[in-house]
Amino acid sequence: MLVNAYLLSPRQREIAEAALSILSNTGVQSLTMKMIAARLQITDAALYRHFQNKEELLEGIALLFEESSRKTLERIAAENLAPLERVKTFFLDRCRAFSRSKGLTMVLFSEELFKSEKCVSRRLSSLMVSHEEVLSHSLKEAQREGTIDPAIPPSHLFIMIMGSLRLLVTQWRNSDGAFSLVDEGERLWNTLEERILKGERR
Amino acid sequence: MLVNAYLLSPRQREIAEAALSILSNTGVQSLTMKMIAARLQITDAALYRHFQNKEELLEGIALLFEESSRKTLERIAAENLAPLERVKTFFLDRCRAFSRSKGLTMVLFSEELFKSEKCVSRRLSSLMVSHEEVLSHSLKEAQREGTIDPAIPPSHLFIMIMGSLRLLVTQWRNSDGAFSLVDEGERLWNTLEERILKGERR
DNA sequence: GTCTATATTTGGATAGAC
DNA sequence: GTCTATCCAAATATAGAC
Repeated sequence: MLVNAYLLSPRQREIAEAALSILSNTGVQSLTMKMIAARLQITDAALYRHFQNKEELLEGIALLFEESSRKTLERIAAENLAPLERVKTFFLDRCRAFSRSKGLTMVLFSEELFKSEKCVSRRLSSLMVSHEEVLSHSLKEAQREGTIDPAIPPSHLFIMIMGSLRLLVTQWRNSDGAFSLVDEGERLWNTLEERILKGERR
Repeated sequence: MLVNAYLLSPRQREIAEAALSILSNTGVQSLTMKMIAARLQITDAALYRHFQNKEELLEGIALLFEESSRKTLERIAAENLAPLERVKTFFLDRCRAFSRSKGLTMVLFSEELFKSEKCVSRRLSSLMVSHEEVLSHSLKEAQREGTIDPAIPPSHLFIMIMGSLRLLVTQWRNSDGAFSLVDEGERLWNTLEERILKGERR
């Protein structure tokens, strides 16, 4: 069992990234050991020198995802922003990360898909829970400050914000990248923040 | 190629429902012809009397989903409600339908999963588009009426409402039904409507 | 670390009897 | 409409040479 992304050897990382690129280009159904190997122009047997089995390789993908969101969270923690700014930064950073790697968005919606691989799904859902904890903390702070109406249940705030982000990403993916996720993400955030969270009217 | 749910023979419907129950209980990875047959206590070979191949059977599942949402939309059209009430009815009705059949929620998030089966995915995404059209129509009407702030882009309204619904459903599914989807759905709608859509403050 | 070769399993699908 | 038997293809995984 792998522990965290830093424990991926350089070659393991290359393999996980190859797998991620397959995930984004041709979808889960073609995420086979043979396809992953082919992308790196080696044989499937060679992969077993780097990962004990397929499940561990998938765990490698999950680690890349984890790493990407952890970097965002660390950046936020380092910047000493106002509570609502922290949420905004997370929101927009996730748009940028997904925009860079469509494969990452696939992971986001693959909790179910990786259901058979217990290690992977446990890792992903605990990551989602930790996102919720971090964001909820900032949201509650913003409510105490009065930046957000304190009467809105924090769990609803989280659902509205992250639910919107996820559906936007879904639309972006389904449209085959027909619009800029980053630009639309900014517009959506502005709607959420200016019109909704602060409850302002024109 | 099947056309609509009414064209499912009684036996076809039984099979599609068996498949749906597998989808909700053990996930996509076990959605095999042999498993579906086993659930009905027949052999996999027998399934081919009812569906030409697996893809057509999956289409049968998509038809059940389509039927369920079409019923909701018809009910709404028949009831002659105010625009925002139509959206609310759709929102809550979907909660009820998903609550009744966890398998249906699996389909909702399986666009990607059924990607390989072109017939199924085309059917599902066109259904999503038609939902968006119907809801957007009502939302715009509500904005003209002034029930919803007309300055909010309709596409953002759709994303916020349906994104919230989808994430709530995801949380419900991930929690293994730890809360009542219908009750939480009502609370979430109230937040969306009273505090957000109408932009009211205490 | 990668290869070739191969074992093993599993899933989709067909043929033909009943 | 279901069964048994069987086929075929594909995927995971291992053994052992280089």
